[in-house]
Amino acid sequence: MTVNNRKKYHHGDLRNALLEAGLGIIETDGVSGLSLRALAAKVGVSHTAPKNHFGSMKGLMTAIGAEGFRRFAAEMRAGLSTASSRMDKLRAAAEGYVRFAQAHPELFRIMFSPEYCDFKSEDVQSAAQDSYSVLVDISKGLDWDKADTPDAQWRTEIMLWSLVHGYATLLNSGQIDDDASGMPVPSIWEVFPEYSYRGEN
Amino acid sequence: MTVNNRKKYHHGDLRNALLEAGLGIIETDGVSGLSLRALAAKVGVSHTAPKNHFGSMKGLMTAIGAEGFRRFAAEMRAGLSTASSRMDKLRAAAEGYVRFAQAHPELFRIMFSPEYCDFKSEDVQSAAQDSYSVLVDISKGLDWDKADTPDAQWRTEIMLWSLVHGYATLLNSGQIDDDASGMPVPSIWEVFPEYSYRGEN
DNA sequence: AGACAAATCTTTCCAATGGAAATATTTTAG
DNA sequence: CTAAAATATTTCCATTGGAAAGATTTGTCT
Repeated sequence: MTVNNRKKYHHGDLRNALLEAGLGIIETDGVSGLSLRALAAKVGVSHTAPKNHFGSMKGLMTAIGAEGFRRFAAEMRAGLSTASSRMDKLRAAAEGYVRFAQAHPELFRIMFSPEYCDFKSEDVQSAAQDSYSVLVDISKGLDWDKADTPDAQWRTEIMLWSLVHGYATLLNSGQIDDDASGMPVPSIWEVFPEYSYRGEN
Repeated sequence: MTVNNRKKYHHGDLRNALLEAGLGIIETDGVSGLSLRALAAKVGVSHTAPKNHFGSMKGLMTAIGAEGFRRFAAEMRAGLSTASSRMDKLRAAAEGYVRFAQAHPELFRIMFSPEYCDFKSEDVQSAAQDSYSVLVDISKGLDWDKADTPDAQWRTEIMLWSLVHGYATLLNSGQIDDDASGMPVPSIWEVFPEYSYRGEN
């Protein structure tokens, strides 16, 4: 069945087109620029069309957030393959995390704001879980607390995540800036405590 | 001049009354429940009254955010006086940070969201600076990287802040939860790397 | 005291928004 | 080929932030 891309009466792929257009609006105008009507206008449909596809504004935001998490995971994994040592992988993932947050601050904000992105959504949950699994892999074997128990592993994951996420969030909200004496903002890597992997230092 | 608290024609203290009512609405109904009209109704004035006092919705949010930072600083300082050792002070401040975030999640969100709270405001800036100074004091002398330079100090501040802020943010956004095997969420203290103060371990 | 200016607050109006409800159009199924 | 399901539109509504102009109170200056 050939796809007729000329003035389809039912468009054929409205949902994806809306998603794409929504992501575009967010990049250019931010979250505040995204309305059902602006989105519909950009795609050339009525303002209730997106509502049909996503149920509500929150539904749209949730779908966008899920797509955000997929791209987020990809960004973190980007440098992972070329990294040789585990420390390099840790560095690559952490830098990917921050890089994505800085490159797409509005999308990142949606992803981590429950009032926008509904975390109970299957779509979001699986995509977010996949993102998180990157951190889990990376933190496995980190000897932060010299222990090798599930308990210690769990705490290490959360510490790692908190550290990177807090850094990215504070950067994006404009809270971190050069200090009074002109000291430059340290990179995420400089902010890390001294880590090493068990048996690899 | 005695204060006539009965049906003032010009109310006398509308700005503070609006602030108080606004904080109340945020506690009970969250940010989404706060509108100029709902706020005005609660105080018994027209919906343009708050606009006169705060310029705009964002102006109102900014004023609320500033008040939030003042209460935030107080919360962090609360346990500081009774703490004897510096480690206890560190613990008290960090726990105060997280406790405030969890007790007032919506207010906390406003404080750290530039789209709500305008950080260029003098009011916000001084209050936020005062909050930050708690962390600065606490992190002074922490031997994380064994150095005693302004540079290392600056990095330590940001690490400490990122860690605590990320943890609080992830908690509030519902991202951190008991893990698959039922492992409980570690406290902020358990998430901390092994810290000590120079010459005090 | 009186008058003019400044502030405070209200009334009225408007455009934009998310959403509900009903209808029209196209596709699919039997 | 027809009924049912899906997709999309039109129309309507309540709510919201804000602009503009007017009313009321307070302050100041002579």
